[in-house]
Amino acid sequence: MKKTTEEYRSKCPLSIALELIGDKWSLVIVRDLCMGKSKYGDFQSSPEGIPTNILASRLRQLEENGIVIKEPYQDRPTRYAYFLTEKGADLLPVLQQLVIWTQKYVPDCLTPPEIFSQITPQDLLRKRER
Amino acid sequence: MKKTTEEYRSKCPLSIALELIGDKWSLVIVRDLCMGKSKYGDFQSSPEGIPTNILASRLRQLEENGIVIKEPYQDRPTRYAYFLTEKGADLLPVLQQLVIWTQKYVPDCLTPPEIFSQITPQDLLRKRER
DNA sequence: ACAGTTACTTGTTTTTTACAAGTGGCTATA
DNA sequence: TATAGCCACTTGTAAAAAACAAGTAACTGT
Repeated sequence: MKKTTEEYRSKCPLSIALELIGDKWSLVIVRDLCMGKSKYGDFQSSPEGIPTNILASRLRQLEENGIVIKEPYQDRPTRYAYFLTEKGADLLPVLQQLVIWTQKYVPDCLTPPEIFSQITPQDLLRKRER
Repeated sequence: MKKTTEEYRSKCPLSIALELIGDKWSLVIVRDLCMGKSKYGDFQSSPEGIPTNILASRLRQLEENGIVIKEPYQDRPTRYAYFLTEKGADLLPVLQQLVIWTQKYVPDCLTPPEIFSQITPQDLLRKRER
């Protein structure tokens, strides 16, 4: 993936963020990871119905960008579980603000579990360690 | 544009937010509006170089979604200036969190003017009234 | 041996984005 | 009064990305 600021459209931090995670699916996957999902099938079964090839390609990109890491959870065949890195967990405040905004302006959308608005990026990483 | 939650992929507030503003350009335009830009040419001259047809179509969408309003600033020919609504101004915290994230993880990106991190959505609307 | 599960990949169509060029309504200059 | 220029777009087309459908590999369990 992108490495130096030279390769971005501009050096504006907002614009760079959008090039990294500003598509329709990346943050949906990050949301699922925040909620403790970790396997391919978990992401696929989310209500939004992400196409399987898009899911595979986003997981690859997120890994390349250091937002997730994958770790084998079984052999024969080797299968990987995905987790947020610190960089990925630090996207939580972005998600939380997006949720606050939608709740304020889109009537009839769901309220996420209370824990979601209370948790911090550090909590996500600590949960991982146990 | 979309009106009821029926039409979204899911009722998850995060997913809905991404359907409304989760593309590569909408938040770049919102950023410019936060910085006081208001005319078509202002947006076009931003360093990211948004294609002109995309700009026109995004302004239309943002208006349909109640994030911006346009007001004529001259006659013969009638020309419109664009401004954030309350709904649009309330995206500021999202932008601010995205900026914090990028600053932390992408070396060498720019630091926005100090005012950007200190301002509130209310400030943006008050500025508009004067 | 055969059905089922999981995590993908491959091929094709549809949609979105990008790039280049053109248009309409005016103003200012020669 | 031609003509050049500016501004805010629109139109046409090519390239890229997303969506959809199907298939594959490596197992497990019956």
